[in-house]
Amino acid sequence: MHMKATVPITAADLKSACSQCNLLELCLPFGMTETEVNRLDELVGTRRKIKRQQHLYRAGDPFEAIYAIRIGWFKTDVVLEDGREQVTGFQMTGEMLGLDGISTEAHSCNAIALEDSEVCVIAYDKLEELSRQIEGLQHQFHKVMSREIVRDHGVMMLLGSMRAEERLAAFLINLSQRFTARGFAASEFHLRMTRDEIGSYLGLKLETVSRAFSRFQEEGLISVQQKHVRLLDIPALRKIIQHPSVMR
Amino acid sequence: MHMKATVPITAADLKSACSQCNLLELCLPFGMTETEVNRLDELVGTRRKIKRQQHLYRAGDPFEAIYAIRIGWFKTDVVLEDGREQVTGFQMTGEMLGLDGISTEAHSCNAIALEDSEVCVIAYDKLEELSRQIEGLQHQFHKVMSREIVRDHGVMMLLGSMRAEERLAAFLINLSQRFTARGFAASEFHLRMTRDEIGSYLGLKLETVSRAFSRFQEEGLISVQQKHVRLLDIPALRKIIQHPSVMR
DNA sequence: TCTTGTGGTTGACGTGGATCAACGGTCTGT
DNA sequence: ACAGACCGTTGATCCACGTCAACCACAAGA
Repeated sequence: MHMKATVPITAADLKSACSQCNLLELCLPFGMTETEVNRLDELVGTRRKIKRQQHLYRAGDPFEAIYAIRIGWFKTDVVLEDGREQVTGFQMTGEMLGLDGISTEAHSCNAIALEDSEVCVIAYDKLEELSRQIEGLQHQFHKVMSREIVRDHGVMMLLGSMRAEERLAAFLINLSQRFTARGFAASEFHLRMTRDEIGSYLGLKLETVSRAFSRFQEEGLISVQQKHVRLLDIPALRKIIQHPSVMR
Repeated sequence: MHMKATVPITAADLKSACSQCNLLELCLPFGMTETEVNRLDELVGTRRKIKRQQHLYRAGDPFEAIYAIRIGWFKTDVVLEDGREQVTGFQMTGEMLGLDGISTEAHSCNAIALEDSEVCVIAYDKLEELSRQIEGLQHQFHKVMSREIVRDHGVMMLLGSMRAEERLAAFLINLSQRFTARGFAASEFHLRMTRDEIGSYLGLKLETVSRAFSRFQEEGLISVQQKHVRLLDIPALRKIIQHPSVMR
């Protein structure tokens, strides 16, 4: 009954999508009653599988739906006319994609799968309709958008005011927290993105990212082997963030 | 009948706040019918005057309302424990403040008036209630939040991938567009913020901002005199943004 | 098994913007 | 109208990170 990438799954597969999903606490249904969650199921009409390196949507695509990641990892990026790319975020299970599209009715960035992934497709007009009826859904949706704004401000702080090693430390701590929230190991994980993509996100070149990784390893803060990372001294990493090693 | 800073105006002053306001097209009521806008007036319970350098809210303050700027300018910033400040935005007439507070029910940044200003206070619970009843309000509110997310991504691009002069050019072009949208002169305006604040926003030191201004002036792209700026060659400024002067 | 390509590491060197410092101009409040 | 603090400009120097380049590790496919 399962099928190829990006092809919708049949209705049968979807019965009670949200109500059966173990992501409840991270995703849209958070804070809603059981009966409300059951109504939410009408919302999630289809799922989509996206293969590694494929686009979920592209900048300029008409906006119709937002997406909740069920399985996998994505990056979002914006590209300047001259080809410069800026990764604006890495999204994992339970996180939302596509909110950028609401403002102009077209997506303003690209969303690309970092590994084979699966998303819930949430038709936007239906979401608005349903959130006029379900207070909890409305509120949770607003929270999700607001959280994205707060996250973005954190990235600005990172890009505008932090040094290379502080940025990388902040990045690793952030990943660790998000894994923890999902019940995964806090201090050992596989990166799904390349050094180049990390660099783009952090406003650094890949060589600088690589050197920062090596430095952290020399100092015993982490161990790295390609994409496999183990955080050995999380308190020390936290200290790096709030503690300008040099100057102000 | 007028009073001191931050003291609410009496109900009498407010009659038909939104419906009388000439900011309609930029603010929340955009796209709503006349009768709907009249209902919006219940929403804007009070206005608040904020004197230059005063806080509209601080990081950590409980979140109760969002604010629409009627008159004036604000900056928002986040501050690290060690004192480093990152300006996350400059907001002008018709723009919304406080959206960051929804996610955690507390504000996550500071909002500070750059000049004597006045805002409409929009109680957030009422806004949610009313936007469950008025489709156009709901949609416009979502657009405003989404627009903020898109803007933030633009700032990330700026901070992560652009050089000092590109950043400043982008900043000036952006201001120019926002003035234009409000019916002000596109190419001549007063900056409400200091070089230091511009630098914080752009991830640069004030000296670098000052030098970039001087360079633009030498090249005949602008004329600057303290806070007074005139854009003499907007196409050239645009070119700087998309045109890495050196390398990729 | 070998081959090819992509991704990661490390070193040597260059540079854009930060830092430090001095000074001049201009608002702000009294 | 004045004093003082704040703000902006400019020059000299420094350094964190970018650039260029060589090489290595690993994964995927033949």
